Amino acid sequence: MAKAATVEAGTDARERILRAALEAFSDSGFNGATTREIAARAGVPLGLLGYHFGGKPKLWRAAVDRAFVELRSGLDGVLAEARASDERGRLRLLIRAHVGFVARNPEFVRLMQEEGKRRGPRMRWLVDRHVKPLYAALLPLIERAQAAGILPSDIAPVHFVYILAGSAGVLFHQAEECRRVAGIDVGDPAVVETHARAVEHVFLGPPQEEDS
Amino acid sequence: MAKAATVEAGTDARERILRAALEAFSDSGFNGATTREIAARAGVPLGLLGYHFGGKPKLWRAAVDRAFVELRSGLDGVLAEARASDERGRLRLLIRAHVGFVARNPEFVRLMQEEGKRRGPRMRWLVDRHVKPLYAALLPLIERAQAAGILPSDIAPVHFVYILAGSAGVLFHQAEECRRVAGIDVGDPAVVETHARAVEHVFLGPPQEEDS
DNA sequence: GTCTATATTATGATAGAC
DNA sequence: GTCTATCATAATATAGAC
Repeated sequence: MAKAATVEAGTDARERILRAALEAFSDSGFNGATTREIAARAGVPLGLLGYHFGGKPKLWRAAVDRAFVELRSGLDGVLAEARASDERGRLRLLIRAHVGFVARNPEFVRLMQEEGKRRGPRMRWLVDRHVKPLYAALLPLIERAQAAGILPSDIAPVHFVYILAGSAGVLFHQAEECRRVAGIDVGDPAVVETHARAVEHVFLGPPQEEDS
Repeated sequence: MAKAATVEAGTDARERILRAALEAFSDSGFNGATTREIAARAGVPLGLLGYHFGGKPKLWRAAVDRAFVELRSGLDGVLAEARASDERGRLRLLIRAHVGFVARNPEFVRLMQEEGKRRGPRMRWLVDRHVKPLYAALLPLIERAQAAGILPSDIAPVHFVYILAGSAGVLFHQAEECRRVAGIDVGDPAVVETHARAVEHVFLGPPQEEDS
């Protein structure tokens, strides 16, 4: 038997480093996270980071690439499923899928918000490689919802993309603040479900008879 | 004449340091921002930071206190003005005021999101000193909108607080990403106005006859 | 109150043993 | 591929001149 039949074994050092790096970078940003902390979280010596990734910026890019794999596969599933629905159902599916994703992956939201706020090489790399394709996949959904009269047509779609991202993401991004200020645990599946309903309500209004 | 009739002269070193600190901390987070960079932006030598504020954490708290002064005075104005409206008008006023504030003060949003995502002494200080009172002032507005049937009553108000914060804030938080991905400048007053209308639409539905 | 100079620690990177 | 030891740099904080 060859040494590895699967690329994503998940227990070797390289994988552990990538996971630890995603956590650290999303917690503290690129500058705030230290390579020592990442190595400690991954349970490997500091030197291994240089061996496997060749430097902090390359490690950051590898961690981001890894984070986008799940997002894109999930989104492609939603877009495929959405073909069977009407415009209203499509938007519902997108909202529920997005709230679910950010609830399961708050580190992803934190990393995106961390890098999207500042000009620089990491932001350019992230936008050109990952955000633009994502945005291009989302636009038709918004535009068709506008054409169907669900969203106003005189407002550029980009506003609704950011409103959706913010509505769904900030609660989970600010999980710790929310726990302290309002006493709720956003990791609780019931809270996730309620948040999905709340976001649905603001985008689609009160549930209608036809809604499942 | 005494040396200063006003506490907030705005041109002395202390004030410049506070402004530079707010920018640096919101750009890069507490760890990412360096005292050297803050001193350089303020045009003062590094040693002055220690003299005036006695350390990085105290400088951070002073900068945050300063940032909240404008927010609270603005909010108090909105709450006073809102007494003259019906529930729908109150929510409209709150939405427009909030979108306007975050558009003018993206550093404020960045700082809040930076510190709200992580447990720690700064988060605790920020929540107990500033966020809890703000949240307490906002809650009655949400609850009255629920009682009036504008928002659903079976969803905890905290969800709508975070949906409002996210809807309004993320576009301006992610200003640079948005410019690169969609080519729009969120500093443009027309874009701010459009975003306010978009957030209004998702919260209140299509404009009604009585809306100004 | 302002500024220079420096002590101390933390960080990213890497050489070299195993 | 893994780990230890170390170097060079950059950070916070502070002592002390003006």
